[in-house]
Amino acid sequence: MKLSDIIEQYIQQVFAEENTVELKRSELATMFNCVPSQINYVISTRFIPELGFYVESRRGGGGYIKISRIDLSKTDYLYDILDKIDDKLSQSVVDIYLKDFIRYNMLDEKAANLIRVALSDKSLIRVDKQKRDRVRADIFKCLIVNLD
Amino acid sequence: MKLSDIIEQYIQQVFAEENTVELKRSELATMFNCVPSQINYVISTRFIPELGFYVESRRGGGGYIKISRIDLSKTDYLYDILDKIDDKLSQSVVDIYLKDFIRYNMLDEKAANLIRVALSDKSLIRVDKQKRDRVRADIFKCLIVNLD
DNA sequence: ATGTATAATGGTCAGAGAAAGTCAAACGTT
DNA sequence: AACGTTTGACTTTCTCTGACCATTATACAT
Repeated sequence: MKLSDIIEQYIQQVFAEENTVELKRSELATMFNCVPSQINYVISTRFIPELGFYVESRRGGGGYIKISRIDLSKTDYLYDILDKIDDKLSQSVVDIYLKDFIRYNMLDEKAANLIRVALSDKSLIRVDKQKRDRVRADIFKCLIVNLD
Repeated sequence: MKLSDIIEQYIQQVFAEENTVELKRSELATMFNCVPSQINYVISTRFIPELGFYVESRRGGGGYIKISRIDLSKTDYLYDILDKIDDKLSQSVVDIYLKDFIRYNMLDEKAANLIRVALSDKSLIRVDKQKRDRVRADIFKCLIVNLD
């Protein structure tokens, strides 16, 4: 498993117990034996505002990074996502969304997998490459509205 | 025996034990002492959707190629369908298939609905109209081999 | 108290690294 | 000659690193 995945897992695990995660960047970096900026990478690719996470931090002595999550109803959460996806969506971001949907029981593995497949580059192979992320976004938005 | 055949055999052998094969392209290439793109050749000529295989992959650090296979009990039926759908697929024909899938318990209503939405004209609004049935066919084929 | 240096954090971004994909040319077989 | 196979140069995507920057707290001098 990739380092980023391991770090993500660790943070998610804390989230499972607490409603907010406060961490020290340099400590985490030491813990996972990587450079501090790796932590930023993990956060910026996985704990994204599109999923309702927001991140605060403070530098200097006693600095920290705090990740919290807006507790939205399912409907609001989906609306929020609809709002934030503009008109392009990559395959890897779809994966991130789906993982989240599963975590919050909005989808089962099977359904998530169907969506993943439908939105894969494989499926969309005949759509012009420049248009693909746009079509993906369209399909995804349609699907979101129909989740229930 | 040709190299491609040997590599195919190797992958098939893993399939005999597992239901899905996850491999590292460069590792395999080293293992069989060939260039990495040879692996792509083997996959693209032998593990094709028409034969009931589905391939996903990821680039970058920790990348992989994952090949999965459709459920054997449904192979004949699905193979038939794959065969019949050649290049184009309309929304209404999708509906007919989906109804069948539900009748044969290959899908529940919820999943069928997801597929219906994903393949609707609304989702595919930005795909050129002349191309739409073709893209729909592509997506549907990918989905079919992932029913399980 | 007030201002200033220093230490302790975290942020950013470009580039290196680690895979996999593509495509056309060369090579072999039939 | 036609077809299938093998190869390698070039591309794309994702991850990881490090040098340099910005901010905050604290200690120290006045």
